[in-house]
Amino acid sequence: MGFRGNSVHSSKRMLFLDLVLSLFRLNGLLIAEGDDMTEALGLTSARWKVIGVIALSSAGLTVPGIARVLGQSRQAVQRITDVMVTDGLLSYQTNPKHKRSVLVVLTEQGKTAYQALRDVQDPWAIENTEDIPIEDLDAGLRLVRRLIQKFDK
Amino acid sequence: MGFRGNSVHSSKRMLFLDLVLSLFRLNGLLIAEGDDMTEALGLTSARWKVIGVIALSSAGLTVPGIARVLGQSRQAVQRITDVMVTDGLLSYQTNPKHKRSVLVVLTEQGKTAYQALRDVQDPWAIENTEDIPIEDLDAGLRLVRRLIQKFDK
DNA sequence: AGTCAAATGACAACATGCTGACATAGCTTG
DNA sequence: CAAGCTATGTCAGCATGTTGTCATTTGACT
Repeated sequence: MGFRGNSVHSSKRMLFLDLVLSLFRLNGLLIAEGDDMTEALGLTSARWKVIGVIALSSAGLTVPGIARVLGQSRQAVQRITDVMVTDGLLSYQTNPKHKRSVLVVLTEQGKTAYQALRDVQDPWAIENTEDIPIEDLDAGLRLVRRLIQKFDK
Repeated sequence: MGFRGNSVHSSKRMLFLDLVLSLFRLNGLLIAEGDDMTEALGLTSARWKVIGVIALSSAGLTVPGIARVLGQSRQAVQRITDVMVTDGLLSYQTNPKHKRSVLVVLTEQGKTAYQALRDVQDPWAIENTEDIPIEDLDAGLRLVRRLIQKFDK
């Protein structure tokens, strides 16, 4: 057996490398989960990430702003939002603070999609954490945040 | 602020969703780290994942076998290994157990690349964990494994 | 032995991410 | 105010991943 299932770590170094590889694997599984879950809504993982960011922002967000929150390139986000505008989920709104950089907002259809997303995401989150103590989740989140800070200069 | 930095979770559900989004972000940062680290070696994240899996396997591995370890599609792995064979890092070897599905092995150049990978990866792992208790890493890995099992049915 | 489902290779289409390059808008600083 | 640095939009090329399809090989079961 290769990387998976190796529970013997001769050092902190090996433990960390095992954690990194496991994180790659979990990342792929989570995206697959998200895609399956939102398939019926006409969404994909890339799209509900964007919808989620916009829905949670009180003020308006520009494309580079969304990219900064997600930690992605502005070009990648721009491509997604352009398609989502075409599909009627988002619309661009004049930005009083910048002549060229418009604000991205949810259309009515986009708000409906967000609600539908919540309707499947919430039960999914509850179901998959019911046997995990909240302290474990909290500790995991703190570790992940610590690593993010380390690599996000 | 948006998803990041939100430390107030009204429920386990919110905590979990925050964790998932943070994992997406960390995943991107780790790939960027790996790419930067191995740039001088002519490797990319996709390539050192493959090299790592092969190097750690005692017996020979087929392309679908590598894909299963990494949790990716066999087609994605096939494309990477084809290029790596062209580049001289890997070679295909007749598989006594299967007429069509060949074994993927490291060439001498591939072994050299793996050693070079270790030479940069090990100090990186040590450096980035020196201020994190081994218990925290272990608990994090156990949580990640638990989630992987949940989604990898 | 014969049949049939699963695994594999090969190819194609597509989604998502990155970087680079260039022009323009906005801001800071002299 | 002018110059210059930074942020943004836009376009292009590329790497990496997914799914779908089809033919062939394996292996299991009757």
